[in-house]
Amino acid sequence: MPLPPRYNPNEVEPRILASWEKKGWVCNPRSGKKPFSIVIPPPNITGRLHMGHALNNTLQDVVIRFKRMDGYEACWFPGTDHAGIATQTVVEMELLKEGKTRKELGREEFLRRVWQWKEKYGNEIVEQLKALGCSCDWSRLRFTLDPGLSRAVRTAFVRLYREGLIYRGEYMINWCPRCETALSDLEVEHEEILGNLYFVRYPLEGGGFVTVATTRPETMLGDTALAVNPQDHRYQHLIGKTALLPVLGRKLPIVAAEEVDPGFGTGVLKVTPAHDPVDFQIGQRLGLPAVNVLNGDGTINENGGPFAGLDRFQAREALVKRLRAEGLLEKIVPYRHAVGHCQRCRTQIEPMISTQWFVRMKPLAEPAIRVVEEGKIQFVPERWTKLYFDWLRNIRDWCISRQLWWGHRIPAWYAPNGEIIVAMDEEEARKLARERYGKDVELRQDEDVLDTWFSSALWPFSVMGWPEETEDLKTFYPTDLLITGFDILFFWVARMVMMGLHFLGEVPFREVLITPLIVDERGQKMSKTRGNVIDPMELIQSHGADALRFTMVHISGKGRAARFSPALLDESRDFLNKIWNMARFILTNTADLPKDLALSRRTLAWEDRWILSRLQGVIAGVRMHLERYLFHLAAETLYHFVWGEVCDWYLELAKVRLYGEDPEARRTAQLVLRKVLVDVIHLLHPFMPFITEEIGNYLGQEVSQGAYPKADEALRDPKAEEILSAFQELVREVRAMRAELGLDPARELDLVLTGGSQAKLLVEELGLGLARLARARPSFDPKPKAMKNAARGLAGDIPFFLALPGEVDWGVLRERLMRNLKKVEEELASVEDRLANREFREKAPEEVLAKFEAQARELRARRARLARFLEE
RNA sequence: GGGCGAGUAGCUCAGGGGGAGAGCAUCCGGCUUACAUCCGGAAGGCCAGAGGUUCGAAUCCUCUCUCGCCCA
Repeated sequence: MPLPPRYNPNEVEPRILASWEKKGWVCNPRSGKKPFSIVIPPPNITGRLHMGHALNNTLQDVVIRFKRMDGYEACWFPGTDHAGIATQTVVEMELLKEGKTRKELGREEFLRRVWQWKEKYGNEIVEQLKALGCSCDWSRLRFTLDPGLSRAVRTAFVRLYREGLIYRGEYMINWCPRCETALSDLEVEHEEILGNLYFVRYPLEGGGFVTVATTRPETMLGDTALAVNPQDHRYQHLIGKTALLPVLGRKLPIVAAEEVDPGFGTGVLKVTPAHDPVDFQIGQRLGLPAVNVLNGDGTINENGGPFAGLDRFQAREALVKRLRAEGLLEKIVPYRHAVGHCQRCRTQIEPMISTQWFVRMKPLAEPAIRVVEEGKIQFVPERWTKLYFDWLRNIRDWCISRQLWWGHRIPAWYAPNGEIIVAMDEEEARKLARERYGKDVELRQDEDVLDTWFSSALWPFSVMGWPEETEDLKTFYPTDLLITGFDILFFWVARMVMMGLHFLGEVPFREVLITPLIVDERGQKMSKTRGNVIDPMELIQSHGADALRFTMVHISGKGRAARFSPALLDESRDFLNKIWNMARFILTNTADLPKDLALSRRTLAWEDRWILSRLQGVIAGVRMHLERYLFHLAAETLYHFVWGEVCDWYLELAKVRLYGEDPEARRTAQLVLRKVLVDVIHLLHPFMPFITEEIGNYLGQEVSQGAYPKADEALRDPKAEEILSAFQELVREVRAMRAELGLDPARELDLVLTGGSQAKLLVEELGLGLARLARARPSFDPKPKAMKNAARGLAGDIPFFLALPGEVDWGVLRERLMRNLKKVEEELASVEDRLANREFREKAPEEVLAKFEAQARELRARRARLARFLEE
């Protein structure tokens, strides 16, 4: 069995991956097992795997593998998202290289190109997920523009429309002049920028002027009124008067409106109903006309008079210049304020009046709030609940139409008279038109597509085949868990809840685990512009997927931000190597062990009882942490157990019998070693599936299909844990003593234990282990004469002599004893202080009191012994 | 302006009412037949600050400071 001494993931992982690929992870909704399901947050087809995906999908896979091993029909539904704007932009950029635009190509040809692109690159991220080890049911891979999912989208749209929850209308929306599309409120990100506040004089009819402050002077071309706060006595006299719009000379009534903040600027607001949400509201209420001054590409339209054709920012310059020339510019003050930017392309967005499709949110939000209030959906960590509520309680209608070509085309047709017919398809639309008009009429389908998030909102059931009543839906809906980042809590999570409740009458998932955001080692977000992006695929190349996964789990416990640096992977790699070598040792030393030989409790040594007992504790702990989604604690528990207990102590102790003379003892050690190895690789499998599967192969086991270990209470052994803990303390004390004295670590020294029955047991039953780990020849003597040339020590409550060769530095030993004594005295003082406190004695729980009393006794005994050593 | 999170060893963090922990880095000693990606040992902290609750606070509460994020 030629196992290499170093673990090489590059050799192992592709091989294991290929074996999984053959098998697939195909779920059976009729298996009769208890179902457990997760839907993947569908990655964008334009994207490559990033650190966020790595974290997120690692955690999903940990849960799925754990549940699968624990006897559930665990199904992880994978898929990708068509990502309207992002994909369209990517393909447009490609066309640009050929000197073409999408408009030149025409809609049909352009879409053909996008599909071509999707076929070529759209599955790259799926391959990357596989490389990460994700055990999704790949036979159920879906894409949001698949025929089935498109049908789900149309079904949802038609139903919502017929229920009055989708409407079309002219309202204020966010417009991205670069993408040339409307955006929802969520797709606008507010960023502080240093701009200016321009103070502009508006002449009054009949003489004089009033000064207005604005950050966007070019929008004044669309002003249709001025407004002041009705409470603002400075301007009472102006209400009802008329001002004149500079340059264009439009008459502007001066009105009163509560919305005006008297503290901002001069307290006079220019009202531009077509280009500001507040102004729109005022305009609606007071019946003011709305004058749109912008084209879709951000240039000024014909309503802008002399500025028509200029870009919005050029127009600003030109207008300011003109105002200054006319003496209407009072001053310009630098002003820091938040400006909306397109989430996709960072372009400043323009608020604009436009005819778009909207979803009425209030009626959908209410049930979504209720299910969380009732605990039918729980957020982990729980604090995210508040944010979810805040957003849903202040929700506004959702603009869902996008002026794009790539996406689900809105299933609405217009009759020649402009009437809207919403239908599943053109055929149905014709039928409805015929019914309505009594004859065939020419129908024109809406040009726009739906917001990508509209289809994402249906994801948990559209992947399962909705609106068909499928087996999958019956078995796997609602899903059990959603794992995602907080950045899409509103975009996606909340909307899935609304849609799930509306269309299926049930929550889409029972728990939502919110993961932290991965940031770089300095705590900064990873972004292309910062240049601090780390490619997880490179990490998989250099350290293996298992190492990446273990590191992801390790940092997953953070709240909002998890710092990552590639150096963290070294720790995981070292751990993998440690596991590998533990397995290598056990495999080579159990090669002659019959496969099905069972462990007999009778022959177990103390160290066997100890490690088996500890193993049960670890199993229980890991299970508990997994159930609570405290992955990092589960990982830490295993790390400490494998390295700090199995490798550092048990393997070393087992060598005594492995290399010893007694065949039965050797056999027992082998059996325990194998059991520990088998359980450990199963426990670790969800975290590091490749290496554990590989080790399992050597054992003739398929770990990924195995059962997750369950704690066996019969193997719990407090006595053995106590004995081994005394053993460890003794070994550590002897080692420390030798190290401080600078003694040759290889040299065997006589070690005489004194004291009671525990010391006797250590020598008689663990003597060979002591000899090996402490490099000593141990003996027991309850009443030893003081030894010459021997150092006295105390390990726990076991006093011992360590015989020393030749000249040693007695000063060092004395110093060591004094240091120990001082530490004991300090501890004792603090314990005694506490015990002397009457209130403590009265109020502290009994077991705490007893614990401290026992501690005080022990410390006093140690103090006495150490003091005596010093005298001798 | 409102809200959330973080502040613990030089660094990255775990812990979350009853003896301050890990990994890395540092220092000392070791190629001991699984592993030098290793083994043994050591040093290192008024747990951000101030109040409060409690017999007892790194841990709970209040305030302050610093950093980060979200919303308006």
